[in-house]
Amino acid sequence: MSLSTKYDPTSIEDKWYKYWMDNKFFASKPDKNKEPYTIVIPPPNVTGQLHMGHMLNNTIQDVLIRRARMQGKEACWVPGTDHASIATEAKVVNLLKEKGIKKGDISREEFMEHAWEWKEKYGGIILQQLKKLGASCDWDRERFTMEEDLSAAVIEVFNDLHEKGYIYRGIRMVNWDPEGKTALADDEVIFKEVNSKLYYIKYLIEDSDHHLVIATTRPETIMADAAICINPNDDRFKHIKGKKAIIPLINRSIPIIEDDYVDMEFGTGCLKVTPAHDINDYEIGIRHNLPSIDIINDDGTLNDKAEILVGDDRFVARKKIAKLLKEADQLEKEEDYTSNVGHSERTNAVIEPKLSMQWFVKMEELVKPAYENVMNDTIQLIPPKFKNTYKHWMENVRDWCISRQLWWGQRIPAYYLSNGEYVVGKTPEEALEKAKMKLNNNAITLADLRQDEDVLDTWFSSWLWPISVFNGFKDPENEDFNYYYPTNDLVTGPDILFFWVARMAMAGYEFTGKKPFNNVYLTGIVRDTQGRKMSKQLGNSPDPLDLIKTHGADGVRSGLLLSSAAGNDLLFDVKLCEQGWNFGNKLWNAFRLIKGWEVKEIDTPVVSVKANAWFEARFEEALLEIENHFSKFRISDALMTVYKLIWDDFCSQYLELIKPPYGEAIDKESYEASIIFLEDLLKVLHPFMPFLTEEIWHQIKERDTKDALIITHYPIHKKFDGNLVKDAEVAFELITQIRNIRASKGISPKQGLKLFIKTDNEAIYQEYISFINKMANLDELQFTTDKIENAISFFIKSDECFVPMEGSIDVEKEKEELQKELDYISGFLKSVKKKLSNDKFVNSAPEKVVQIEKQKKADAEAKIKTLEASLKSLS
RNA sequence: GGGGAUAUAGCUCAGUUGGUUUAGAGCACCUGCCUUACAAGCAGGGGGUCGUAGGUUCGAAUCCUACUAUCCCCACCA
Repeated sequence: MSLSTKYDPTSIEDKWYKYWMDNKFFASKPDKNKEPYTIVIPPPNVTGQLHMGHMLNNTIQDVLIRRARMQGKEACWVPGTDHASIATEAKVVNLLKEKGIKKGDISREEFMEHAWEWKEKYGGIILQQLKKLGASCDWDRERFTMEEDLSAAVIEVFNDLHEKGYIYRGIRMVNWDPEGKTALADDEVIFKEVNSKLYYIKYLIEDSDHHLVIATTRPETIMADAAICINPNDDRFKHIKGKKAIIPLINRSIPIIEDDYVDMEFGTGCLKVTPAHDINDYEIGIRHNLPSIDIINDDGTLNDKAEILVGDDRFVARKKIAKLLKEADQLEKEEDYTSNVGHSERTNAVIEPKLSMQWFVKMEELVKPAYENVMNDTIQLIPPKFKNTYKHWMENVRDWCISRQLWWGQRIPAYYLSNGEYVVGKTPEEALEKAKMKLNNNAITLADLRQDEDVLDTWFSSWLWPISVFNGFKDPENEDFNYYYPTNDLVTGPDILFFWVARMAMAGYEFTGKKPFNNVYLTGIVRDTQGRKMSKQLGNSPDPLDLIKTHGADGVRSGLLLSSAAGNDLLFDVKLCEQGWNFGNKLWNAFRLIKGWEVKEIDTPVVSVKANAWFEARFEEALLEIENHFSKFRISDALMTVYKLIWDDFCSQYLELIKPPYGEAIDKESYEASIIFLEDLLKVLHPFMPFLTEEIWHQIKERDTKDALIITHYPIHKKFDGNLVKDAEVAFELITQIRNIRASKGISPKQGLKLFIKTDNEAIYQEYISFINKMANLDELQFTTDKIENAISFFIKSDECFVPMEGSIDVEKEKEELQKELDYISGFLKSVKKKLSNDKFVNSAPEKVVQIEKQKKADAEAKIKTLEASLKSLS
């Protein structure tokens, strides 16, 4: 059989994914004899296209789930998508616009039909893309946050919280889009730098000739002023405290109040307070019990409460007011000013802060267990630095505004009655019963109830995700829920630590009495090589599917993992994917080498016997290291350990050691050992590079359909001889030194060399003499008690080694190198001596540390002695 | 403005409760090799005093303080 020297991922990846799917290797069902291992996917938005963040995040999840599966756990990774109210509604509105349909012209029902149609058509794209990455989700368990059962859970939770008194209605300032005539979520508001003017307006102080000057960017709102505010510590305004001021043009009297909010440095140090049209002013208004005078209509024109300029648009009014003030000599000056102004993402209209009635969840009680159990590590955040961030947020949590003025989402199950009161029910029918009781009127019908127009915040469904995907609300006693919940690990970005993770913790404790997950692994944010966040606008995000096409899913997966420590942002470089591919190719070629060997039942060479024993121990050592990395969620380090194990230990050392001379056959024992080692390596690599490893697994030999690497048992750690590995290090170092001599002296690897070692510990070299002979191509290795003349020398620890040179050696160059080493070791000795001559050190440092220093001193002195002798013999 | 971090080799990062050489890895770089698995490879090599300034300590990359720079989250300037 001839195999290509270049590994081609495209030809095998689809094949193996199909094979895994066809054999249902991803599927999971409760099995009492096995330990469950569960991950729920952070559901991507149905509007989403796979981006680098998803790639990273899902690669990590897949590594964890594949490893757990191979460890014999009942691994279950639940996939799904999020309905994403705002983003999806915007997409649908745009699509309709292209068709010439305005949202305002169709009914809610019609809109929802279009929206569902859109969801059915595009909503699954992102999950299809995940399959290309190799994600081994249990696709039979796919859920959607707005599907029937999950929506029912949302409604049930709303009812439950309402009954507990955690849900209330309240006034809140929303971002109003006067053009779209709708409220916008914060993330739909785009702040832009705008050139505007700062108007300095004179307000007369009541019963005096003096006036105050107030700087504002919005003179058209003076008619809505409820107070003038100064900083209580501002001595400049001592004389007007407690007095009143007169609003120009309309001559209404307002109080002068004091509040810390006012920045004495800004403008004139006086602030006009307009509670109805500014969020900060609104809060000041609450603190000081001020009225909210709303002078702006939904369409941005002034209403009759403004008294003047009624009907004018706010921007027209701004200009007119400025003119009127100037004419009345109440405008001191105008200044050019740039400020950040919020614009609607959809219509680009300038946002008008507007008061409106919204639904809230009281957070005080919900937060408690979610807070405590993260602080005491019952739920572990990885890396732990996020505990600080979490703590701060939880301690300052504000009530959660859960209503959104949208159509796409779960409609709030509150129903208004004719008298203005409302009832909450799981169904309209249930609401009707409550309404009848409330009104004490059995005659009313469903037609008398008017359901709230708003839908719930998307997070109000996603916070239930770990529970609702297992139908924990529908049937808390069901087998799946009992078996899989609480889930094990959650992998997500730190940007949604509060929006999502914290709220899931709250929901978990509130509705199940249990935590929703044990560990939360917070990945970093994927940035470009210049450290910029990847974004559509910058166009600096590579298309993940293109990357997979060019570098293979395995290459991209390992590329991402190689660059990411948990919680640290990672600067993504395509080169890492190349490195990932290179690594795959290296393994592929190692496999080709083994596969190509002719095997004979001949005696196993001494070097191979030793090499087999050595690699077995080395593998165990690395496996231990890998386990350790995994236990700390150091995925990147775990992969690097596998990488070095395969590339350095297996390929560069082991295979070179057992490789038969050109044209000769390999002994059966070593061949079989190499196959076993290769299989073990495939197992530990599989979670990272599933496709290539599965391919090689099946090429090693004919296998039964059910004998798939994906479900093969992960190696279990065995005891091993650590000295075997440690002593071999000495041999490998010696080999490197001899190769170094060859390189620096231009001696061909084919030319045999002699080596003399001056040592007290012959055994350690004797042990690995076969390694040294083969890898360094020695003709002869001898031990000596004397210096060897006309030789190049080097040190292994404090043992001096000599390689005799034919002809004369460059004495000056040798001297130079010896001197260099002598200088270094002398400097080192000096620092050690300094430590040891310090009584305080000797007295207060632990005995062990002092012993180590003494040993260092002895070694250094011995080495200096031989170095000096060598120098002397050269001169 | 409030909060949270980070700063170690050209780049990306390790360095686990302060003490095993005068700090490690991967990549990049330099030199030599088309050596019979792999030139997307092999062998060898150079490179940092750990952001700056103080402090604690017998001992600091590691702990403390200040400063500087960068990043993230939240709130957004009349």
